[in-house]
Parts: sequence; structure tokens; C-alpha cells
Amino acid sequence: MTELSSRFNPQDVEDKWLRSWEERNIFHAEPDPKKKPYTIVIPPPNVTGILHMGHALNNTLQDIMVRFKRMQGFATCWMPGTDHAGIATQNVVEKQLAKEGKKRQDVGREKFIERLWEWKKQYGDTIIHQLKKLGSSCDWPRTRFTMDEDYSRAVTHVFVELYKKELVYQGNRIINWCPRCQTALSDEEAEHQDTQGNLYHILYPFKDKPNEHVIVATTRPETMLGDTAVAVNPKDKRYKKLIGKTLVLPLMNREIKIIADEFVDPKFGTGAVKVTPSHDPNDFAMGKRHKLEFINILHPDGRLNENAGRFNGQDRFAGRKAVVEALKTQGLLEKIEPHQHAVGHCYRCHTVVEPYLSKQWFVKMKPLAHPAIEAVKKGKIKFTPKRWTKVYLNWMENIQDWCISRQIWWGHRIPVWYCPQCKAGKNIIVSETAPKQCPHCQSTDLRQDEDVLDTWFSSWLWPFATFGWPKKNQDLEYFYPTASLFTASEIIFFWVARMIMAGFEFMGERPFSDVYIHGTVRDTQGRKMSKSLGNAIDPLEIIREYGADALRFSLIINSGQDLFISKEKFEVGRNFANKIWNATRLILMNASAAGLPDSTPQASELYSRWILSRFHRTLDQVTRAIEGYRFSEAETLIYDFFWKNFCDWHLELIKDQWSSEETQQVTLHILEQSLKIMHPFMPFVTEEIFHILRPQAGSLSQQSWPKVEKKFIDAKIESEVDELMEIITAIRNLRSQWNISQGTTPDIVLIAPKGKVLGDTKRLAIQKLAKTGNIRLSVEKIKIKESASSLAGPFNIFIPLQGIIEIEKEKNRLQQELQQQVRSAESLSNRLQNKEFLKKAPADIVAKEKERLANFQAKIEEFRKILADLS
RNA sequence: GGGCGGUUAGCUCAGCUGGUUAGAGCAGUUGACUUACAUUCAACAGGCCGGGGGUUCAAUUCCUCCACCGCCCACCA
Repeated sequence: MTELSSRFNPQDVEDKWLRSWEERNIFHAEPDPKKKPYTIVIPPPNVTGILHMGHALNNTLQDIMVRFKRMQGFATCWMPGTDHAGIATQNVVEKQLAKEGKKRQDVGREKFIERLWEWKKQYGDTIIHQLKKLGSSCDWPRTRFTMDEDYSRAVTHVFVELYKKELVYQGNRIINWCPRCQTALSDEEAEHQDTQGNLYHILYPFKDKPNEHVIVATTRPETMLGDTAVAVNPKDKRYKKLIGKTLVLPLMNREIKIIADEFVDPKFGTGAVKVTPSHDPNDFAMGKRHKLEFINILHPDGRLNENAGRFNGQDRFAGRKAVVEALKTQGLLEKIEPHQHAVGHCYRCHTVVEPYLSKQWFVKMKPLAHPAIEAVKKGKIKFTPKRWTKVYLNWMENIQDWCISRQIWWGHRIPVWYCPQCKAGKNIIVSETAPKQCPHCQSTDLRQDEDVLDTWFSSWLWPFATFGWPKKNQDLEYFYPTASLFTASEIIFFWVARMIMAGFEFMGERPFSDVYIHGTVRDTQGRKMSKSLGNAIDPLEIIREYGADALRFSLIINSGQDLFISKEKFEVGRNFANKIWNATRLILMNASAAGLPDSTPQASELYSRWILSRFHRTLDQVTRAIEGYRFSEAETLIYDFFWKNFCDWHLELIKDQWSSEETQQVTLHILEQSLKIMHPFMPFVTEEIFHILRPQAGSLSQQSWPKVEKKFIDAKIESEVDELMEIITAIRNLRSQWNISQGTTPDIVLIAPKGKVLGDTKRLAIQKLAKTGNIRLSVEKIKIKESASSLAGPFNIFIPLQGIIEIEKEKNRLQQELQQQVRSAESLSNRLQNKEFLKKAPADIVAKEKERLANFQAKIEEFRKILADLS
């Protein structure tokens, strides 16, 4: 086995195992009555996507859980797939077209969609391949796409069902309109960012007294062109008399009335509000209440339209400037105040969105929300970390209707047909399949609604539509509901909440029992990683340079909360993989894999029992950490166990003990067991080594997760070895402190508390140990198995002068330490005299403190003796 | 305006239900070419646990106020 390279080379093994896993199809699960199902569905990445760090984190977490559960014997199905991502993907292809100097309208709907499918075909699987490179053990043959035929049928079915239940309706309302994408957005798709803007104070003259006026304040002065009233609070004394008066809207010369409405806050601005019912949700509501005129002043692309008078054709922002200028010249602009306010931006293209009056389809959310709220309140669905529960409930309890129609072409076409023959388009046909003729007038000239559905209107069905719903089938029966959902907080409203609602509405059951919300990956300055900022670290580059295991391990160990990532952070994982690799090399140089035991080997020696105890304790902690979604903790435990306990101590302690059968067996056994618990975190390196150890055994992922055996966990053994370690460390420490070179052999005097004096053998052992300062050579000589029990108790080690050590230096050191000990002993003794403490503290704490004090006192005594000797 | 999270070593963070001497990684200093690994080994140094007040025998941990940083939500014209 010496031919193994001294450095672990991820590139040599990763693709090999990816192919092997794929060929053997070992991550595929079928319903199995003998096993319990464990299902999770992937948050489907967009087909526009290239793997970024967020994906890497998200999918590593899922993979850890899935591999863990698989090894625990569950029928584990991790459903993979991609999302068509309506607006995002359409934007990408539109950009492509733009390079050819074309718009989508130039090529036409049909051809444009063809291009989108081509794009999907070409790039849609890129991310799937990248997920595989990460090591994701998805049930790949099941891979779904939100626009698959079956899936699309489910989407249509849901629309029709909700329509029948009157939970889907068409309405003319103010929605968020993206002038660049030229489509309606849902409330969630408009991202509000605090923006430094201005509050423009504009004079509106009275009709009968043109020299007098009412002043209104607005952040969007161009919308005044669409004003149809000015509103004041009915209780506002300043304006009470003016209610009902007529004003002349500047620039437009339109007569508008002053109306009274409770909505107006007298304290804000001037207390008088211009009312633009077509371009503001509040004004819209007021417009309805007061039966005002609705004037749309914007083209869909954000230019002012013919209703804007002489500003017709100008872009909204240019129009803003022009309006302000015009008002200025007419002396109707009182002032401009700086004003910070939240401005909505399109979540796909970051263009400022406009509140826009249009006819759209909506889902009535309140009835759907009810069971979804109850489920979380009753703990049927749990959020981890818990605090997200509140965020979820708060949103759900204030839920607004969901605008689901989009004026784009890429997506599920709305299954609604209109009959132009029938009057006023009142007769609409909502149907899962294209109707042949109008049921009212028998006309065959039917037109399908031009719009498509919000992407999220398909993804909210993901946990069951991927299993073939609405068709009843065995897979759905067996794998639904799923277990855990892993996602980022940004997606709670878009997706998580809606999936919960859909789960109850259509399946009558929760879609998952746990929601795990992980942190956001940021750069070291705390900024989100993004292509546009240029601060993104490409996971694929990390895989190339450090390996997928390193990427995974490093991400997870940093994943307690938000992650602040720089390239160097991935060294931990790379180094750890290399450590595992080299430990294996050492072991295989000294023990043959042929001797690998199939069960826990006999362990009589202290070090065997110690490492077994440490392993089982770690196993127990790791298992519980994974089950509690504490992944970084699990990794830390594994890291510490393998590196510090197993490599730094065990492998060193046994170094000249290799001839022992027990040593070989125990060491091989621990190595193999460690590989198992490391496998979910680092599948490639562990798989490679496992294959070297057991070439015939198949994949490590098909092995069972080790069982915690309490009988191996032995606190006494662990504390004995701890003490030994302390002695050894103390000696190394002194060596280093006094710069004792390799060849020098100082005498060592060990000072133990009364009744705990070391025997000659042990003293000799420690002396020899000190000679080298290296435990490796010490093993044989120290004879741990015989001496361990008698080594119990705290020791001080003192090396007297041998012409090497400066006596004054040592005296000072001892003095200082003595003082510290005295201080500690004093405060402890005070404590032990405190009656309250004695009365109220638990007995074991009191006992422990007493023991501590005794130890301090013993130490003090010894120090004094030594100091006396030195003088 | 409402809500949430954070503040622990130079940096990034652990520290679960209060209880030995507050931990780790990185960076730093010192030493080591010890035949698994320099992607290594050994050792050292570095902390009024953001500030005030409270509860308790005991507070980094629980409560409260304050400061600063970050995030989310909201119809801030």
C-alpha cells in the first residue's frame, strides 16, 4: 500500500466515484414496505443557474442528512429537479436575443418559447451536473422540471380547482409592475430598499381663487399628472373648511375636488395628499371609496402616455424632472426636501417598480393560510432555528392575496379562454384542456389568456407534484409527506409558506415536518456574494483546487449562522481530507487491511479502550448533532476526534506497538468506523479509502451507520488518559520552555500530592519520556496498561538544575505560579465558608469544590517545598 | 413604525437546560527535515465574554435598560 500518494488528490478520485455511484444507481429509492421512508425535495435551482456558494451550502446540508438517513436504513429519496424560473429565464434569453438586435416580439411567441426550450435543453442540466460534482446523492432518475408535462398538468389542475372553489379570481387592482420586464409582480417580488429621495411640495391652486392654493407633498411628482383629487383628514382643522372645494391640477388644468378621508395622516407632510388612484395602492382604495376617476398615465414600459398631456412619451424619470421644472417655472413648487423612503425594485432585474392598475389573476389566500398557520402553531411543522416560526406566522397572519398572472411568455399558460363573440368577455372558460367551443354561444373562435402563471405557482406544488400528483400512485403514497426542507430565509414567503398551504389544500397533509433555515453566504465584508459585485467565489473553482470534500467540509464547519467566506477558509477541509488520507497510509503501512475486523475487536490495553471510548462518545454526540440539525457541531466533533484523539494521540501512542494484534485490529476498526461517520460530510475521500480497505464491499454509502455502544464509553479510562496526557504535555512544555535539546537528558522529579507518589517504574518511564519529549517512543517504556490506574491524580513536574536551567528564572516562575494558586485557594475557601452556598448548592458541586480546594492546598504545599529546596 | 439576530482572543466563530482553570480554527511567537502527512508536529502567547442595573450561594449563560452593527416586515403620500 506504500504506492498511495503522500498527498490526497481529489481530482484522482472524485469523477471515478461519481461515475460509479451513477452506474450502480445506488441513490435511487423505491417504495419498500420493510423500510421507513425518508424523503426530502431539493429546492429546485433555476435553469438559468450556475452553482453558487448558496447552492453548495444548501445541497451539502441536504446531502449530509440524506446520506446519514440512508446509512441508518431508511428508504431515502432525495428528489432532484430544476425550476423554469419564468421571469429570470426569459430575461436571459431576451438578453441573448438582444445581442442579435432583436426583441421577443420580433420573433413571436411561439418561436421565442422554442428558443427558451432550446436554452433549457442546452443549459438546463448544467446545474444538475454541478450538483453531482458536489457529491449530492439525489435520486437522479427521478429528476423533475417544473415544466415537465406531468408537472404542468398538476399546475393547470390546481388553477382550475382553485377557480372552482372561488379561490382564484380575476381582478382590476394595483399591482407591482416592472417596466423593464413588463409584467406584474407579486408583493413578494417587489424588493423594498431604503432610498434617499425627495419630498416635493407642490402648490395646487383653487379654481375660484387662483392665487390661493393647497400644498401637497409627494415623492413621485410625475404622478400628479394622474391626480383626480386631493385628500385631507376630516378631523384636520386646517382643512375642514376646504373639503368639497375645487382645485385646478397644475400642468393638466384638470378640476379636482378636495375630499375627506380617514386614511390621511395630518402629521405627515402638509396633511394634504394628492390622490392618484391608478398609481398608488392607497389612492386606489380612496378612489374606490370616493368614486374618483382612474387615470393611467404610464405605458407598460414606464414611459408617460397620452394621459400625461405634453409629457407624453417621456420616460417616467425624465418626466419627473420635466414636471418639476415646469412646476418651478410656474412658481408652483414650494420646496424640495430630502426624504428617505422605501422604493420597490424588481427582484429579477432591480428596476424600480411602479404601482400600476391592471387586470390580473389572484389567489385568495386567507382560507389557504388558516390550516398552514395552525400546523405551525401546533408544532406539526417545526422551524429550525426556532425564531423563524415568528417570521412565518407574522407573514401568514397578515397575508394578502397573491397576484399570479405574469405578462411574460415562459411559463404555464393560464388555462382560461375567452370568447370574443360573447358580450363583454364576461363568459370565460376555465378548463384543464383547451375547450373546443364556447359553451354559451358555441363559437369555436376562442382565445386563451395571453398570460402565464407566476413561477411560484408551480413550485408550491413541488413536494407532491414531483411524485406524479394528481395521479394517485404508490410513490406519492409512500414518500409523501417529506421530512425536512432545507432552504434560506429569503425563500420562506415565496416558497416555504406556499408549499405548506398547498400541502394542506391539495394533499390534506403537511408537506414536511421540519424546515431548516440556513445562513446566507457572504464575503468577508458581509456582502452577499453576487456576480455583479464581483466578490463571488466559484464553488467549482474550489472543487478544482481543493476538492469537493474540502468545499463541503469547510462550508459546513462555518455554517452556524451567516457565513463569511474567503478562499482561505477552504483550507481546513482540504487539510482534513489530507489528514484522513495520510492516517490511512500510516495504518496500512503497519497493518494489513486483510485483518480488518467485522465487529468491535477485543480491547484490553488502556489505549485501545481509550480510543474506543472516545469513538463511541463522539459517535453518540455526532448522531445527536445531525438529528438536531447542528451540522457544524457534528463536524467539529468529528474533526477533533479524528485529528486530535485518533491521529495525535492514539496513532502516536501505538507507534512501536504495531506488532500487537490488538493494536492492529483496534486501529483498523476505528479507522473504518470513522470513515462511516465522516462519509456524509466528505463522501469522496471516505469512499476511496473504504474501497481500499474493503475492495469487495460496495459503496460506503450502503454501509450501516455505527451503533452507539454505551459499554465502550468509559469515563474513568478517559480521565486516566487525560492525566497521562497532561503529564506528557507538561514535560513537553518544560522542554520547550527551557529549550532542552534533543540529546540532553535532564533528571525529572515528579511531585505528587500526599499519598500519590509515583513508583520507581513510572518515574523512570516519565524520565525517559522527557529524554525525547516525544510520546511516540514512550509507549513501550511507559507501559501504560500497567501503570495507568496508579497514575490517577494531579501531578506537578519539576526538573531541577543540571547546568541547563537558570535557577533564578525557575524560582520566579514558581513564585508566580504559587501566588496564583494561593489566590485561587483563598477565593475557593471563602466560597466554601459561605453558608448560602453550602445550603443551596447541589451536593456534587460542593464536593467538587472541596476537592478543588484540597488540590490547590496540596499544590501550594508542594510548591513551597520545592522553593525551599531551590534556595 | 413593528419585529428578529448579533456584540466572547488580532480575525472568524463554538460555548445546549446558570456550576472545575471560557474553547477551536486562522493569524502571531518559539522550536522541530521525528522514515503517514510541512496541507505536518510540539509548545507559547493572547480574553474586565459590548456597557449599566437586577435575579441567584453562583451569571459569558436568565431578566431589564442602553450603545453599536446587521437583517426582515409595513399602504413613511
